[in-house]
Order: sequence, then structure tokens, then C-alpha cells
Amino acid sequence: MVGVTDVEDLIKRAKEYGHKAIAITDYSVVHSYPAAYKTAKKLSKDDDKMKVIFGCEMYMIDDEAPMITNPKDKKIEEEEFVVFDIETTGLNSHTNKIIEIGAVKIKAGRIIDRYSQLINPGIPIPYHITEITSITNEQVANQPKIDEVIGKFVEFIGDAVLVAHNAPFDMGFIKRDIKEYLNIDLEASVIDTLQMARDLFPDFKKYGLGDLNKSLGLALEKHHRAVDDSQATANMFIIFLEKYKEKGIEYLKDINKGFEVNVKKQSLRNIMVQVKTQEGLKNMYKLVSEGHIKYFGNKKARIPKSVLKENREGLIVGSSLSAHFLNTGELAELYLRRDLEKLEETAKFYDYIELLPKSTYNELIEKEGTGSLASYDDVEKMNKYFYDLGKRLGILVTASSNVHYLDENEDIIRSILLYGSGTVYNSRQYSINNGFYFRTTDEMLKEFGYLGEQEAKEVIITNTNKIADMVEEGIKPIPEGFYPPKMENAEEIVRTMTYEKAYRIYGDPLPDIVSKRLERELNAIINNGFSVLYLSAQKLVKKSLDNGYLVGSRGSVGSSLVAFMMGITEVNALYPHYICDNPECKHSEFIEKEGVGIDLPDKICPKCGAKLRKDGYSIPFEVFMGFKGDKVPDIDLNFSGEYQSEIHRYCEELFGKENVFKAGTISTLAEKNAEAYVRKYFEDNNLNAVRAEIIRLGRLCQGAKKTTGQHPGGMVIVPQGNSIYEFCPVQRPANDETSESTTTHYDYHVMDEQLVKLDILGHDDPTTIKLLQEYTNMEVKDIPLADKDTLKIFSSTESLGVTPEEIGTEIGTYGIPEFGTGFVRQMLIDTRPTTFAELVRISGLSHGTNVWLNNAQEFVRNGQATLSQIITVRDDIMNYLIDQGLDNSDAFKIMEFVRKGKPKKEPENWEKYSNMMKEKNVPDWYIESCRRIEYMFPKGHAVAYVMMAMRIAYFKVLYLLHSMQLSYREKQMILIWKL
DNA sequence: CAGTGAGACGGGCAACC
DNA sequence: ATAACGGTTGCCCGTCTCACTG
Repeated sequence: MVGVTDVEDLIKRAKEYGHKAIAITDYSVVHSYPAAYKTAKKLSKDDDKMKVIFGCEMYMIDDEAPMITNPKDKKIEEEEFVVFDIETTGLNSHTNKIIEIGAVKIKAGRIIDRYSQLINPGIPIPYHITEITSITNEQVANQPKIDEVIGKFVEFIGDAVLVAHNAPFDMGFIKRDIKEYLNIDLEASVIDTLQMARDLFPDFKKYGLGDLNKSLGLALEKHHRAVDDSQATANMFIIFLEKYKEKGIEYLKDINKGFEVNVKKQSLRNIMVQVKTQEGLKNMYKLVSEGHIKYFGNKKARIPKSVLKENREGLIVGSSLSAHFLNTGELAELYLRRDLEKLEETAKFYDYIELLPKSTYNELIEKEGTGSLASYDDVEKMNKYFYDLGKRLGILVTASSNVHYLDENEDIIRSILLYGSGTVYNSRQYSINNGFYFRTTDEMLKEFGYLGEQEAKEVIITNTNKIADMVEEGIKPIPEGFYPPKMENAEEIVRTMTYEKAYRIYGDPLPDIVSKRLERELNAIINNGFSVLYLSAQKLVKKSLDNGYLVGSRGSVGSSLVAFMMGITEVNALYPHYICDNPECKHSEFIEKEGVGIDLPDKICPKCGAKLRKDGYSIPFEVFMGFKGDKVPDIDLNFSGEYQSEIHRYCEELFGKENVFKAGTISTLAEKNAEAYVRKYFEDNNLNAVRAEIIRLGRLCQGAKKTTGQHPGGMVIVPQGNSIYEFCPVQRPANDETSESTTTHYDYHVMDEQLVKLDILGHDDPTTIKLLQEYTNMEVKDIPLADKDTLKIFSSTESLGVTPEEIGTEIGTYGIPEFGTGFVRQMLIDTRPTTFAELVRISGLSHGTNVWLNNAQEFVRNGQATLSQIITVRDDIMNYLIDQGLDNSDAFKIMEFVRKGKPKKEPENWEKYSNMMKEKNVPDWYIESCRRIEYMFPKGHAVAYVMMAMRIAYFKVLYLLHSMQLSYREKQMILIWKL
């Protein structure tokens, strides 16, 4: 969400700065890998490569941290516990002081002793602290100092196990002072009740001492006074121990195994993970996926430390010294808690330690110095400590500019996006400038100058290059090649199924025209490996039909006669023809020219005298797969919205749950939302901005990734034997833990050449038809598709029995899908179509962009072309160009180029194509018409949609819905629900 | 009786075929 | 009235209602 800058621009800037590598590390996600890969490739030359390091800033949770440290081999019942709490002048255990200690001693579930002591810190207590604790300077003025107190407290502890809520915090201060004044390294056994509470009560929302006591029904009177807090912690602790007892835990050392670690509520540790090898990328994808699906919690994708360890092969793991709330590096955390022994031990887990610029910590530095990092001096001290530590332990120490955007002045964009995203928990987060811009090397050297000139160079230049050199060359985020799904004997089944149906309709032997077409198609389908695609589609359609839901074909599948034979589409792509359904006869007559079979006059079979059936829509197969059969065909199907989810589930059954994923989408801030974000930011923060400024900032916010989602129906299929992690990670849409769907992490477009996507879309037509069938007891197959009265509503109101005045339009198509809008009705008024074929042409003209308006309409009006000559569907272009003598495959290429609206986008290529057309005497108006088209239907799609429209229109005419004095919406509702 | 939190609902918007 | 591709899924957010609570 706060991605202000496109990854392309970041990489370009890195190149400008003279870098030869750049690491991309989004928070928890890797969405930008494909674009980053492409950009780096584009910027690379043979002798001057740009390397992208695929990384990720992840939230690790320590699922291995013991519940009790140094546990004794002793029964819980027999042990003494000292539950304690301290109040301090601030959060930093390096600089702040203890002002109160409170403690309660427990044995066998009973309180046996108490301790309470205010302490004079020798420095003024910040006002902020007095506000929280109500401890004033006056109160402590006459109290003993810590050097007197600490010995007595150690005596009070004796041999007992220490217990505290968020124990590492309290222990940092206590251990420091015991070391300083008594020169003792305290190695007591310690229990943290915060960790216990998370595991014991995973359903609680908050685990603060106050919230916990409330949730557990305990009283806590003066929260933030050591004596009261320690009493409250003790009360809780007694309950907790009971829980362990119930579980049968008797010994202290077994407490660690007592309850499962609650990964969803554990506190988060920032880690930086970089991909080192191609194999490591797979591990990265797995970690990202599991983080999003298995271990997601509290709005964050989490990685348990143990899982990271298991999948660490090929990865470089670093710890940044980030110290933000909910995003603190493990080492920084230990440093701030002053647990330096543990820090040294833990540091060995990491391959490198990353230092950050001081401004990164701006948000933390409190006015009164009560935060964990109180000043730039504290930051410098910390960074120097880690530089030395790295030297001592042989761990690389690097420095990062912590880039969130390119230039210093873009901070406001980040603020607007952060604020608008609603994920902020306090205003400091977006109102404080953290200087997250891309510093030059010189700026970085200046920033880290306090380390010493040589030392700064080492962390900024030498060590970062060492990491870049560790990373393998040529890692690809998505492999090359086509990975279609597999199905046993798909080729044979497709062939058999096709011929069985063909013989049933057209008899054996088949008419020449049918068998030639089928062979041509089957060769293309089988040789190019698309049989599985056909077979899959066939199974899906059959499943739906078996459950009473009609399936509409959409897109260009209608161009395939094999698809018709297999029942994938209702559209018969053959030339118009008559066929005798008498199984003994099977006489057929083909009219081999462009047209629609059902428009032909009725005819009696000359052989057997039966009434001949009519079919055929004359659609060339090549629109679907190209002349070389090498265009990966897209199978789009319209299922009833009610049945869509069931078909999605069936898809999993068909290919295996591990192999089917909803195509993921990434929603960005577009114009309207972007401006709304800017306006909201200015209004809510009482800032003024002129409209032009809002628009300017809005533009800069555009394109920021807002949320992830699900494709309307696309299912991505991974072949058996391959893992999705070879292609991308997976996740829940919008990270919704309750969602049943698993989506690809990447927008599926980036892998559309590698994996097959089945478009299983939702559509109202099949639902409407199903309901109409049920209410009227009429079978859909019995509805005549070229009924004369029904056809009339597309040119007049006559068959509805009303006048145009009565219904406010000259045409009767209100409520007919794709024919009811003002635009389409106007077109109907202009053209008054009377045949099915004409409706198909209208359907083509009335969809797409710049097909009729700004285009064909003009050429008809000024007499350059007639209605029958203009371009209405993709197929028109290919057919016409072939007729004009263009090479088949050129005609196909031009059609594809035009239907995607490329003439305007790629004028040089268009120049080339239009010259080819001129050579073959294609008239200028035709070429110009092609140039203007921006999107256009294939004929197969238009035919399928007109079929559906005709069916619904048939019911409209039959039941005269028009006569009711109701609104369009109401009529539609009645049409659907009341009939 | 005000505050809270959950759930239903609809509008606005984005992505997509 | 204009100009116009139509229609689908899905996410977010504001609003409203309603049960619950102290």
C-alpha cells in the first residue's frame, strides 16, 4: 500500500547511481519480482549487468523461545516464585532508571511474602512517566537509591523463579543494576506471563496486563504501579499454573512443552531474506505462502523461526536494526533489552546485520527521552556496537538507505497512502518524516560518517557488494516454457468423443465438409497439446448440465467445431446447412457461403420427407487457434452465478487441490480513489490544498497497490508433478483468513504464457434461463431460435402488442441482455434487423470500442460502405482479407492486431500492415476502419450471446411482460422470479 | 442511556472477459 | 439530453440496526 514508487523507477535510479545490483524487499510480499526482473533485464548489457536481488522483509516469530529459562528439575508445587514488576523513567534499559520495584512471593498457589519499594532515580522523572505511573519527584525525593535497594531485592528473590509480564523488559533493568552494583551475573530462572497468556488463551484480543486481568475477571486497581501490577500478575500467574496442572505438567522444565506456541499472537521480529539461488527462490515462495496462509495473524504474514530454518537453503538471512513497533529486528530488540549475552548467541543465526540511517528512528525518538531510542546519539551508539559485534563474530554488517521512495520530497505521498490505507495506529506514523528516500553513496557515507571513514565505506560499499556477489546470476522469478496440465489419454478421448457426436448428428460416413473440418481442427488441437484444455472444458460443462444449469460459451470457443461436438459450445461453426434428424436418413445439404443456418427457409427432407433441422453459423476455426494452430486458445465459459463456486470446487477435484488456484488480482489506486485519499488526508488533518494540488498529488498516488483480490473466474492450473512454488507463491484474497479461496500471489498475467487458465465466469443468462424453464415447464432446447415474433422485438414493438409511446421506445428489447441499453436500442432503430444473422452483426457492432461510433457509422452515412460491408466482428476482417488475396497467416495477424486495438498503440507496425492491405487493393475506408477499432468481439461470442438473447426474448414475447405498467427493473425481477 | 462491536447492506470502485 | 460496450465478480467503506454492557 505504501509503495510510492514503481519498482521500474527504483531500478532505473539505482542504475543511474552506478549500482550494479539492487535488492527488492517488500514487506511480506514479492509482487514486484516479475516487473523487477524484466526491468533489470532491459537495463542489462553484456558487459554491464544490472542484478536484482529478490528479497523480502518478513515478520518472524520466535516459536523456539523457551517459556522458562534455566528451569530447575523441580516440582512446580515445591518451587517459590517471585512475581515482580518495575516502573522506570523510560523504555531504554541503557539510559533509563528504575523508580519502583514491587514483588509478590508465591509457593504452592499461595502468596507467602511481599515486597514494595520506591526508588530515587537521582534524575528528574519525565512528566510523561508521572502521567502514566502517578509517581512524582516529590514521592521519590526521600526514598533510597538503587544501590541500596538492589541488594535487598536480590535477598528477597533468593532462589526463587522470577516471573514478570513481558519479562525481558524488566529483566533488562534488573540484570543491569545487579551487575553494576553487586557485580553479579544474575542467571535466575525466568518466566514471562505475557508469553504464557498468548499460548493459554489464544482467543483473547489483547494481552496487556490491564486487558488480561479484565478478560480473566480479576481486579487491577492502580495499573502502572509496581506493587499493584505485581499483585495482578501474581493473581494471573496462579491461574496459569492451574492450567498447566490440569494439563498434567508437574515439573518446571516441562513448562516449555505445556502448550502449543500461539504463532498468530506472538510478537514480530523483522528479518531481511534474500534469494541466493534458483532453488532458494522456491523456498522464498514457500515461506511467503505459508506466512500468508498457515501463520497469518493480526494482519501480518508470519514466519516461525523453525520454519525459516527448515527452508533456509539458498537464502541469505539478515537482521535489520529496525526498531519500530511491531517491526523490530531481533538483534535490535535484544540490544534495547540489554540482553547482550543472548544477543551474541542469537546474532550467529544471521548472515548479515543491516544498519539504518538515523532518520529511520525519528518516529521513536520521544520529546522527553522516554522511548527505547531517545536520541540520534543512542542510534549512533547502537550502530557502533553492532559494527564492532559484526567484526568480533565475523558477520557482515551492511548499511541500507531504507528506501521507500525515490526523493526526499515524496514523503507526503507515503503519508497520504499510509493514512488512507487505514492501517495506522497513531498519527506519528504518518506525520513524522522518516527520511525513507534513496540516498546517493556520498549521502550514505556522510550519514554513517560517525563510524569512521573506512568503516562507513566498508558497510556501505564493500559488504553490500559481497552480498550481491553471493547471489547467483540469472535467477528467474518465473520459469520459461509452457506447462499445460496433464490428463490420461486426453488426445484419444477428444478424438473419440468428437467423432461419436459427429456420426450421431451427420451420420456415418460424415459429409466431406464435416470430416475435413474435424480433421483439420483435431490435428491442430492434438499436435499443439491442447487436448487437455478441451477435455477439461468438456468435463466442466457436463458437470453443470448434469446439475441443470445451462452453460453459455463466450469468447472464441464457438469457432471450434470440435468444441461443438464435445458439447463445450452450442455454436455450430459450420456453414449454414440442413440436416435430417431421422437416424435412418441423415441427409444433409450445405450452403457454402457466409450466413446463419436458422435464417434459411424451412425445408422438407427430399429423401425421407421429415422436416429438416437447420444449423451452422459459418465461423472460421482459425480465429480460435491461428492458422498454425499455435495461438494458445482461451476457453471462457459462462456458468450460472449460483453454480460458479461449485464448478470451481469441481475444478479442484479434477486437477487436484494442490494444482488449482484462483487467479489472483492486485488492485491499485486508480484516479478516483487516489484523489479521494488525498482529499481525505488534507481534510482530516485540517490542511488546505487547491484543487490542482489535489489532482497533482492524486496522480502521484495512482498505481499504489491497494489490496489483493480474486479474478472473476479464472482458475490457474499447475500440471501434476509441478509445484506452484516453481511459479509463484499463493495467498488468501485480501489476506482474509476466513476465505476458502487460495489465489496466486502474482497477478496471473505475469505467468499467462506458462500456465493454463480456465475462465469459469459467472453470468446471469444461465440462471435466468434455468428459472424460466422451471416456471414455464419449457425445455430450453425446445425454444425456437429464429421465431418470427421474437425476432420482431428487435425492430419494433409490434409483437409485444404495445405502441412505442406506451413503453417509451420504438424497440421491444428492454430487459433483453446486451440489447436493452439506449446505445444498442438506438442502433436497432437505425438498422431494423430482421434476421438472426443481422442480430449477430448488431451484437458485434454494439460491443467493443470504436466499432460503430467513430467508425462504421460514418462510412455508412457518407456512402463509402454498406451495412453488409462494414466490419462487425473479428472474423469479418480475416475473411475479407483472405478474399482480397492476402496470405492466410497475414490475414490472421492483422485481425489479431486490430481486435486488440494495436494500430493506435503501435503505429509503425500498423504502417507495415496497412501497406500489405493497400497492395491487395483493400479500400482506404476499410483500412481506416481497422485502424480505429480498439476492441471487438469474435463472431463465436456474438452468436452465443444472440442465442441467449433470443431465448430470453422468446419468453418475453410469450408472456407479454411488456404490458405490465412496471419499471424496467421490476419487469426484469418479475421475469426472473415470478413467472 | 451512551458506547461498543458485529453483521447486513448498498454504493463506489477496480479488474476482468 | 448527452454519448455510449455490456455485464460480471469482488473488495472496501460508510451507514444502519441490534444485542449487549456497565
